[in-house]
Amino acid sequence: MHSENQAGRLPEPPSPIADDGDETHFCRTCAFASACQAVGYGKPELRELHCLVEHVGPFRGGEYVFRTGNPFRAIFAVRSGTVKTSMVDKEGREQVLGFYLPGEVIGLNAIYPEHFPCDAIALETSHFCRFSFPAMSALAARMPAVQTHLFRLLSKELGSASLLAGDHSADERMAAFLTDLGQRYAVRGFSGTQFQLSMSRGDIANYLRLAAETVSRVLSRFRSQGLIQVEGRQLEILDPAGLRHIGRSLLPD
Amino acid sequence: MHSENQAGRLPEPPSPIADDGDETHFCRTCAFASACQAVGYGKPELRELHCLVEHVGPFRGGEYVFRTGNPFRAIFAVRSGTVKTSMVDKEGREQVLGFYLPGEVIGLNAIYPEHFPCDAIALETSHFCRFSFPAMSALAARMPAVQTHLFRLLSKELGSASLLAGDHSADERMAAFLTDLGQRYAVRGFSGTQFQLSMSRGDIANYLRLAAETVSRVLSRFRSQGLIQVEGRQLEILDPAGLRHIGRSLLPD
DNA sequence: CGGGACTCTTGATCCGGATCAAGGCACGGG
DNA sequence: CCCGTGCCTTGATCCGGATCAAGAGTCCCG
Repeated sequence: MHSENQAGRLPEPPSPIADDGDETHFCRTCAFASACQAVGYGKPELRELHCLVEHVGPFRGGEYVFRTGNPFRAIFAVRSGTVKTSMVDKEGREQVLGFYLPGEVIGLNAIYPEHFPCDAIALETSHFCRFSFPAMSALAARMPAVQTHLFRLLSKELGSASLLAGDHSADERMAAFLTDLGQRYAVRGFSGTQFQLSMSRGDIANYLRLAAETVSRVLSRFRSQGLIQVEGRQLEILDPAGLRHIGRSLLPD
Repeated sequence: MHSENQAGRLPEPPSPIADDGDETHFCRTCAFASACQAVGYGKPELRELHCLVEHVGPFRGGEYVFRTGNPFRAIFAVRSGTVKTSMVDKEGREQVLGFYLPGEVIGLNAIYPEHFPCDAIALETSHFCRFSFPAMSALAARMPAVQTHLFRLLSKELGSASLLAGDHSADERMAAFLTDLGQRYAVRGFSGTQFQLSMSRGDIANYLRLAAETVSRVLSRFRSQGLIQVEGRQLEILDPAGLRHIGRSLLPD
């Protein structure tokens, strides 16, 4: 993998979105772009980080990236597509834990038990950067910047559970969810106001601890209030400030 | 700190509970006992880990261990007492994030933003081991066992958010909460069936996303069903299996 | 001693969202 | 083409737990 680069110069700092057609460039979408910046572009150490990445995919919608109980060997950065993680409890009910967009990392919660505690399911055709974890943590032991980056990724993930916290109304949850999605798209260079909801209403409902009917109703209400435009899974946020205000108690800042 | 040990031999593997009167022994309650085991008792590297610990306290009930916005410099392992962490949202409402018992670690979620995102408040007189985080991560860069341990602590914390997940009934939440507390006490060598609820009904309610009245009612019902014995904050679990069964959908295994 | 603040418990009422039910639409296969 | 199967939307009803309210016990402080 990336054999061209192992002998030559590393590419320039990548732009936000990787060109799928050119596997030889450093993956710009992957969450380790910031680790690379920390190490410093052009530094020889970057090559080591670069070389332990393996591009995997495509996974079609519905396919498992990993499953509950699989031995933990690697973490995955989403390059394209969307993933949901979910657990199935003893009663057989699914519990959606999160959605992961391009640039985000899945698998971090498997470090400790060394087996994946949840399923990761592609919601649409998706590609990933696979990072062997043993290799990664060996590298982290030699490169403080990589160690720091891993600590930060883990710590950040700890803070992101807040969307489902508290006894909040369906409106607050939904508004916060849409605002959060928009921000996460925006931070990677996508539009933060116009995007595709790649998950079903049922998945959203499950994630937000609501009934699918309630999700549908709230979206309809938001539309009739001029906050959003929805057509199936295509979403446009017409009034970001209004939406943010409704969900303010669940959002940072 | 620990100057006696810096010159002499390290103490034997400590017993589960630190003797508060003897600050010179390695703190057995603190969560890094397992890191010490990983390094290997008696190894000279252990001294380095040992020496970056600072014992702090006592904090009386109601005192802040750290506050939202404080610069992140250290993590804390609870040696004795109990701590709650909570955020205050824009509306001024408190949100309890978790309770931490002896042996558990607080502050990990501050690694990324480098400022504490929440308050940590002692619920009763408490003592802590304070680990300077810069020193700790420098050590981790040289000692893979310490790095691994930190990764595991973080990853474990990621998995522990499950008690508040899902649309579960008040009974399920409460049963799971009590069972979880019992397990966490048991794992540190305390009784897992007889212990003190060091937090108020209001704190439990806030944490479980219930009203305080509901918590009170559920506890009364559990008592009348012979599942538990409660007298104020003193709790005894009379039927661990029954309780576990009620909360099964929220509990691991 | 008494009074105020706080916590806990129990009762009565009310409401948000779950649940049940029905219908529309898009898609794929025979 | 029709039919089956998901997914989504909207309406009607119901219930668990929030909220309001009252009272008891405890502790601290004057």
